[in-house]
Amino acid sequence: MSDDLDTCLPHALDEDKIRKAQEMMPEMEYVVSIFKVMADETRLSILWLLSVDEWCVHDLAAAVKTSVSNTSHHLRLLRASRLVRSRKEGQRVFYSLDDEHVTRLLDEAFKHSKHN
Amino acid sequence: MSDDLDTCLPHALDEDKIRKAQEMMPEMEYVVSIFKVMADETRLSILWLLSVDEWCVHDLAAAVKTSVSNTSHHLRLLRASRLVRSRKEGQRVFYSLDDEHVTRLLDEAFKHSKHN
DNA sequence: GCGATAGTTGAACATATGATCAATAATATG
DNA sequence: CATATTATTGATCATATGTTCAACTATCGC
Repeated sequence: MSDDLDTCLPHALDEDKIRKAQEMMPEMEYVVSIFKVMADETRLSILWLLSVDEWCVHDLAAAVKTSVSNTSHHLRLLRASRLVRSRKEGQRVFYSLDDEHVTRLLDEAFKHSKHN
Repeated sequence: MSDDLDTCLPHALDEDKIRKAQEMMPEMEYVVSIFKVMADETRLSILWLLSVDEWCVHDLAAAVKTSVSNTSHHLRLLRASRLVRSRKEGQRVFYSLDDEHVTRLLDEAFKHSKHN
């Protein structure tokens, strides 16, 4: 109501806007953790490959051009985030996607990339 | 054709599968950079806030509970990635989203998060 | 059981990243 | 012009992250 307040105070924070926004704001933690997992070229490549087919670690490593050890480290992270699952067959371990949502996220992201 | 090859060689890489996959594999660099930008709680909060409204740095900092300086650093990154744009009005700088795709990515990600 | 292959793990290292602080620029007000 | 407010920038620091290497486990064929 009073313009005086506006002129004598340092341009006040928009307390109302801030409070309302904070009330609406969703939990970020989980989504951040998913983005962190996807924010690496090796892991993103792995996820893309797994979105097409099932892969053993050996072939996966060759396809993304890194060592088996490094691939395994990344797969561990992906498993911990429940984005992939593994299945043992003889000496080999086969990995596949374990989250329907990931494919949608990948699609959305790469669709996005085509426009840039 | 020859099974002998299979038994005397170390289980060979599936060269065909690997080559085909590599040919199909999209450029990861850009998408990785977008995920990197979104893989931080402060920046993700900022993006979420901007997806709803336009904000000045001052209010934005209060809303995400960090310093103006830190907020500004993050906004610089977001600007460099062309995800947000700024508009100066007097002493203030107002930020808003500059990429239609980001909203879709955010939606997809938070939709995802509800199921986990 | 032995040797070879597939995969996992932990340690070590270099680099990347995010927060803070102090200094600076730009704009508005008196 | 002096002062206050808003925002940006650069330096510094602690921590997080990705890769490599060597050691280890598990499984297969002989």
